[in-house]
Amino acid sequence: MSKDPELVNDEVHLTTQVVNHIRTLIENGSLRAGDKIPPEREFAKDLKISRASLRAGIGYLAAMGVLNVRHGVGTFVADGPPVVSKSSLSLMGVLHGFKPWQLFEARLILEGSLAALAAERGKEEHHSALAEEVAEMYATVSDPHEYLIHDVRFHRTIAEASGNPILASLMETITGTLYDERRKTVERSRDLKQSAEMHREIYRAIRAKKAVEARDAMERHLRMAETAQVNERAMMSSKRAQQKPRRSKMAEAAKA
Amino acid sequence: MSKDPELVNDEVHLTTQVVNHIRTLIENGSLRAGDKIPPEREFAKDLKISRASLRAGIGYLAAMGVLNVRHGVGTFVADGPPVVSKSSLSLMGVLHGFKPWQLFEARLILEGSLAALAAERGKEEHHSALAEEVAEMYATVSDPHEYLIHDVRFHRTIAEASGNPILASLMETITGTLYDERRKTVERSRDLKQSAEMHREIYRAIRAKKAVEARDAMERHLRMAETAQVNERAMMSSKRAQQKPRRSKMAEAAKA
DNA sequence: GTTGCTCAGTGGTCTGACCTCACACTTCAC
DNA sequence: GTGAAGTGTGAGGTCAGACCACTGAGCAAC
Repeated sequence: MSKDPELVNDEVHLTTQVVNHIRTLIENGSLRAGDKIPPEREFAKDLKISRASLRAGIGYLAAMGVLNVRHGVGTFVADGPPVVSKSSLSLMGVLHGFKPWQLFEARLILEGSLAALAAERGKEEHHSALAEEVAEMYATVSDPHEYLIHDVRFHRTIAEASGNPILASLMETITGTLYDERRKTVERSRDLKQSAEMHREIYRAIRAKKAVEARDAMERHLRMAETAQVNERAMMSSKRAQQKPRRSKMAEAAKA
Repeated sequence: MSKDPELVNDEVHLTTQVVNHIRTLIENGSLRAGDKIPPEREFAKDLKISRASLRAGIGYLAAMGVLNVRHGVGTFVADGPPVVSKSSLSLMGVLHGFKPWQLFEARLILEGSLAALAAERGKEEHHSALAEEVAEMYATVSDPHEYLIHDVRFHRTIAEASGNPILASLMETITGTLYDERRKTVERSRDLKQSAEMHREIYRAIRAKKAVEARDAMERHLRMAETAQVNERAMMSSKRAQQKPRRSKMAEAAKA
């Protein structure tokens, strides 16, 4: 009990101060989603700090997904669906040895609950949006790439309909990790017809406000999706040879 | 077809290169949890980039919670329980207007599932660890601060027993957001006896490998905890006057 | 043995220059 | 007129080197 310097975590780093400053600007409404923040040079001058320190703070917020930096254009407050740092999970994954099945299990639990909540709270607008996406899925069963887009939108709409943006954002984090890989293997997808069928079941359960059924349907769908993706991955890895060489400024970095 | 650089999202930013480089070092085992990375000056020289750029990459990874930077000491690969960027959620919160009840709902769903999984998969070691914490809780019902420590450890042990570190990390993210506030209001806690009682029920259900009961007990517990915390918060806000003045380098920043 | 100082190592900040990119505007050929 | 090529401007990205601030350990005085 001799030391307890954690209680008063005063803003020691300038980085932290920048973060909190911008956070405050967002809290009091000075900055809203989509807004552009001042140019770095100017902003740094206003804040009476160096551009380097400001950039550290911006970098932090960008890593968190709160800011969106576009080279040559400007830095913007993130809009769109809330995502808790997209690549965060994959980084954590390599560090703690996450297994793919754990990813799927997490998704199963989250989306299952999301579907149940959506069934309880979904409004008309959500129902029609879901119906729209289901229709699009049926219409694109022969175009895997296009299908995937509507697939993602369907799930995202359910997340929105759940009325809990926090859970939605967690789901976005999980699925985002799976998405990159999926985009590469989607070419080999089959049974999209069956997939569309299952989405329709989910939709019907949600529209009927039957939470339990919605959860069950979602879980059935995801279990099948898992199997499918594992198969796709297996097919992929059986023929991979060329690795496009990339000339990176630090290509020959030592192996420590 | 003059340009097609989109397919291979080459590492355009040096920051990204640094991140991927370190990521690779972790993947191939050159760096493990707890390890210290080379000093910035040296590392930057090895990578043939400026220290500023290296720092940008390190900053990103630190924001992600993958690296742990300690002024005057060094930069280390994070160990301890996996956490997806602690402050991320609170940042997202102010941006998208997260409500407290949504936080509790997310926690309810996550921890409920976690408890169910723990009941299915928990090993002897977890059972004994849980028993230990429950005993400590009973022993510290009159010391809120100490009690809170064991409370947190109890939930963390369940998360570990669930066998799914991804879900555990999501839970850690959620509870971490609630924790800061809790630490301030915990003084006013009461009914710790009852709380300990509920933890014991959860423990018994997990030990008996009864998933459904474990989930129910956990949900009951969290619902009560929510009510309690809301009350504590109400008592808190009724008397707050002094706001420790903080001399910040950018204290007088304009309100834009 | 304890206390206090110094010092080396390491991250934190600053400065100001230059590079690269995206976009809008201008110019010119057709 | 209209489209394409060139150019200017403003924004973020990188660099170099200096100096500041913190930590921990070793040394010295007590």
